[in-house]
Amino acid sequence: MNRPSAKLTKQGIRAVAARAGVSTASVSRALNNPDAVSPSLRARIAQAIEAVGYIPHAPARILSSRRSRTLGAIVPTIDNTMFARGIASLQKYLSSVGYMLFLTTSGYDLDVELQQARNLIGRGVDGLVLRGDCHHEGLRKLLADNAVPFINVGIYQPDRPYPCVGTNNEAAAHRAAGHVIELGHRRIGIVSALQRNNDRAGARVAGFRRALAENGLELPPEWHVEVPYTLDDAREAARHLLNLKNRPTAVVCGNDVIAYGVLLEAERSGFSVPRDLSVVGFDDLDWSRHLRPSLTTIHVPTDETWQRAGEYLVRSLAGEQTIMHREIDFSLVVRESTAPPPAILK
Amino acid sequence: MNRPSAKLTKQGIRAVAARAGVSTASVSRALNNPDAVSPSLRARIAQAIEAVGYIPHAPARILSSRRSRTLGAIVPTIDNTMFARGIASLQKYLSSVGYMLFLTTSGYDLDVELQQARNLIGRGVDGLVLRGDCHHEGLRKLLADNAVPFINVGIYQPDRPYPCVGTNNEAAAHRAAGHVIELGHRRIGIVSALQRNNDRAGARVAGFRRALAENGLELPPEWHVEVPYTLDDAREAARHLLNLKNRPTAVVCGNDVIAYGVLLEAERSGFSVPRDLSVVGFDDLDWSRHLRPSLTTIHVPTDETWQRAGEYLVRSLAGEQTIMHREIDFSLVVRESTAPPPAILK
DNA sequence: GCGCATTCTGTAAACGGTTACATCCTAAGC
DNA sequence: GCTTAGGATGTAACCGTTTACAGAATGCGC
Repeated sequence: MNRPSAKLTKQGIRAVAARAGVSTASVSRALNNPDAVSPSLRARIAQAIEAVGYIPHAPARILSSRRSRTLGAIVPTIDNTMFARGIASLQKYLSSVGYMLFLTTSGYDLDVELQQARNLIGRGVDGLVLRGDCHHEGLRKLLADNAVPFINVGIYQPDRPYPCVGTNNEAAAHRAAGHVIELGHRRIGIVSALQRNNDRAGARVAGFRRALAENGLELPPEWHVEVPYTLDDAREAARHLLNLKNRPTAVVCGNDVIAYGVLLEAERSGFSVPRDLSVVGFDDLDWSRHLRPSLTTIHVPTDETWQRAGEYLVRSLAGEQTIMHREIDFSLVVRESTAPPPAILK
Repeated sequence: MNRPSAKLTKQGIRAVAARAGVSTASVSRALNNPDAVSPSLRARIAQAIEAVGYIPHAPARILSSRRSRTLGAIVPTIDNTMFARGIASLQKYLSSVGYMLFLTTSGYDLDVELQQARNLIGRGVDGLVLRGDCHHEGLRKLLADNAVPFINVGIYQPDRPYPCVGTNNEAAAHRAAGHVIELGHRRIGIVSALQRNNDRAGARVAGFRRALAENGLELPPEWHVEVPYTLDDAREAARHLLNLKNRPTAVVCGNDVIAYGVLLEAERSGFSVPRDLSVVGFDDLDWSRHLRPSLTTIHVPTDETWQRAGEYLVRSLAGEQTIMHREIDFSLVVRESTAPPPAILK
């Protein structure tokens, strides 16, 4: 490291300063707070920056200023349209306000999530975007100890003392189940996503169960299946339900991918949707309206949700007061995959 | 946090050193090169780290060591299954070797890509993963000036003096077209992705055209449609082709999403696939085998491709000699969506 | 022409690590 | 027993910025 003081100002802000004949402080000011330097200097500095091809060194900047204008996000997986869209939306918003995003994935593993959080904090992020409120017990302490603001996204829990933004999954699932109940169904099954480490999936199951209970309907254990996030698993679950002697006339699904699997399997098994079976999805992915039959589902404004999450943190960091719990409205989109049950089974 | 007894050692590595009664150098060594310190010291330091809740400050580390163990990646969009999977694979590999990934998106805009590259370089990334070889003319100079190694992923160009890893898109498209030609089709259309700023799409069109030319087949301009990456656009393109008085008997698509749109529209318009129309996709997404009819397509090993890209950079950075141009094999997967043309049109 | 309030700039001390080099210790070689 | 090689540890200079603080320049009223 010890270098004989041969040639100073080799690169960086000092090279720019030397070239423009000013101090490093002025260059820094011209960059971070242009109004603080005279127009003439600003021009000279801008030209020097151009000439030298200067790129500010973010780590040095972060080290010195203790702010990174970077947010971290930890999602279970990027290979899921809902998260991919959400991240894209968040990233777009952040770059529009001069922030960057550091993205990591946890694979639905709470220990990994905690480790990633530590990682991101060490990276100097100004705030953290988390998926849901199902975290490692040490995570909140970690965030508090390091004074890192955060927000839970994709859920709505107004009773918690920390921020969140998202739709009320319980209410949405309740609405989805209510839809088929209103159509006259009494025998309703559910194919949910894995509830383990996924409070979103859990809330949906809860809302579904509440709707059934409120209408005095039973849910035999064999009518509730949990599956991972693949078409194959969803099809297998559908096969299970359709082969039951005592099969449901409607199936509410934990998300659209699962619903798609159920549609495919129903068709393959010779059942006609919605004549023999009604299917409801959840998320309203792009292609859900293109399916045949098109899918009745719950529309969730993903883009808005994630952008709001970014807004919350950016505003908080700017010292503004903002809404801590923001609910994003869902809506039921009725399409072709649901209809009244066959009269004979009513 | 700590007492107002404003002395030294407020936090960071100095606090750990003080607590363990050693120098900061030893703590740093214990962290970066454990073998260099005695086991007893190592244990004392580990305990102190735990007690203080120390998290190494990455920016300071990067600043000081001039290495970040972080790679940057710039993709057009994250909201595309192929990229999402690739990024996930890359990220998984990198974390397995102690690296992190800084991900940004360019939205198919070369200027934005250049800006993102500048951004990432300023961030201190050790290397850069880029999509394809269609970049801003200033990008390579930027990378060279800053001595940042990079690799183009998703294409195969052994004649270039810089590294790449991917499938030969031209050859793959040639194979796809060859398949329907072998089936007896003579009237073949193509629905490609937008070629602008997308050399992958361009190479596929080129391979398709070569196959036609080699077989003495014509490609009327109206049989070649370019569409953005949405189902709606693909359906519209299909509508266009199917409504032609002089319509093709087979359609080769730039990717599976487009093929899916074509299938949907064909069905909606009363054409039966593959009886009236053969359809070939490209990418072999998860659900392509589930479609009805299941989709004949080109299988591309995305996961392997992106992992190899990471391997190349990590190895290069470690000083190892590695293969500069790596070809990833594609394969034609024949399913239900292709068949010989109707006899009458042969 | 002078004092004073305002800008505008420059100086230099952090920020939290790494690492070249110096120093200290221990144990083996003679 | 004395040297010395070599490993373990400490010291302190640096990495490239930001930002108090101080100093210089400018404009203004009198």
